[in-house]
Parts: sequence; C-alpha cells; structure tokens
Amino acid sequence: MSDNLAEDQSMIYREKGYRCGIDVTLAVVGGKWKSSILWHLAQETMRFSDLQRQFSDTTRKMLTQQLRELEADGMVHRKVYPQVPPKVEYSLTEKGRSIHPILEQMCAWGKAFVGE
Amino acid sequence: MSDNLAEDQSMIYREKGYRCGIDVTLAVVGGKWKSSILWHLAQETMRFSDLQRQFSDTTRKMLTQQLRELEADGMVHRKVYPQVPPKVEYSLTEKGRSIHPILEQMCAWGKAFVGE
DNA sequence: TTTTACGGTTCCCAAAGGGGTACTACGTTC
DNA sequence: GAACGTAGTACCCCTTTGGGAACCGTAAAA
Repeated sequence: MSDNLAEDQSMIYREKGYRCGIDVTLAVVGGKWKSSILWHLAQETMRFSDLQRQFSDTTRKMLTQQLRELEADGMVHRKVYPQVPPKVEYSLTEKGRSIHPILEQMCAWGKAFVGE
Repeated sequence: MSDNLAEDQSMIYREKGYRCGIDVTLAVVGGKWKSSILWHLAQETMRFSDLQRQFSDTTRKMLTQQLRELEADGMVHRKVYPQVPPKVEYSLTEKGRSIHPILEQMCAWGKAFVGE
C-alpha cells in the first residue's frame, strides 16, 4: 500500500497499545492541529509560511512538530526546494487524501452536536 | 435535539477553544476509552461490571470517569437501580448511536492503515 | 555592514490526561 | 459478627502533550 519508506518508519508502527482501528485513526488525526492541517492541505498544496499564516494562533514549533508526525505517518509529503531563503511545500499523499471523507463526517457531526 | 438537561451541562459547551466540528467530535470520542465504550454499548446495554470485565486493562476509576464525561455530553444514559448491591446500566442515547457510522469508518480506515 | 526572509531547532515550563491504591456504603449471606 | 458484592470516590503520582522565547544558517537586498 505504501510505495516508500514512510510506512516502515511510521510512528504508528512504533507506537504500542492501540487496541483497534479506531485507536489508530485517532493517533493519526488526534493531535491538536493535525485534522486542521489535513483539512487545509486537501484544498491546496501549501508552503510552511502559508500554514503559519493560516494557523496564526500556534507557533512554528507546533506546526513543525505536527507536520513531522503526519509525514512520519505517510499522510503528508514534504518537498524541499534547495534555495535560500528556504522553500518547503506540504501536500497530501494518497493516504492523506483517503481520510478526508471521515473528516468531513466528523465536521458535520460536530456541528450538529453543538446545534448549528 | 436533547430532551433533558444533559446538553446544557455538556462538557463540550463549557469547553472553550474548539475551532470546528472536527474538534468537537474529537473532544467527545477522543478519550482513551470512549470510542471503545461507545462501540461496545452499541451492541448491548451493559452493567458497570460488564464494562469492567470487557475493559479489564483499565481501572474502575478510569471507566467511571470516561462514562461520566460521555454522560455529560449526552452520549450515554445511566440508569441506576435502587438496590443493594448496586446495579447500574449504561446504554447509548440517540446521540450516542448517531456517531456509530463514523466509528465504523474510523475502524476500517485504521485497519487499512496498519495493513490488515 | 546590517537587515530580511524562511524554515526550522533547542531548552524549559505548564496543563492535561491517565493511572494506582485505598477507602466507602449497605443489604445479604455465611 | 465478619465477609461479600457492586459501583463507586478521594488522594496522589507520573507521563504526555502543548506552548513560549530564543537561537540558527544562508543568500540576497538595502
């Protein structure tokens, strides 16, 4: 299912103690910013600075951290352009795109929950 | 949508800082045992001791905690029988049942993720 | 020569979440 | 009179997660 090394190095494979598929899914999208990142990247490839602008209420550090974990899980692809100043583009992998229907349903359910 | 007080006292309404429906959904099912509890209660109403047997790798305290939060969010219904020794039955509310399709998809996605 | 842009990393700290052990209530049974 | 069974609660601890502030490297621009 994976065509590169990402799956072998995936956090989720190193992580112990998940009991079913739901736990796995939560581990992948459960971080504070992960679902939002996946959501925005579904619309368009973004540079790191674009993401910073989009998530102005968090820090570079948190963004980097969440992106690295998503990358380790094979959800996003990180493309570095060897230039100065640096340019790094983030986009969804096939796996990253595959979770979008679930995110949409979670979004709808959550909105219904708070009564919109 | 709610026919009792649970919604007004819901944790999720007291909780600040969720940015979209996805955050709300994650807040409701994101606890370590919550999704599993919802999953099992979808099959059958269970007594507290049934849940203890089912989740033998956690403690009474954690179970109680997660159940109380799910109850506060209007996901499960707690029925106390006034007898000794105590008897308490947990079942899903309509709202609790409504999230089952999402849990099923999360389960399937997670299994696919780890490559089963 | 200093500043700017970009995409980070390091160190340290606070809050949240999860968990273990012991204690409780009380009617029934031994 | 002691033990049992159910469904908890109280107190304390540890780990994980999130976050803030400062620092870094390099080439081009001012």
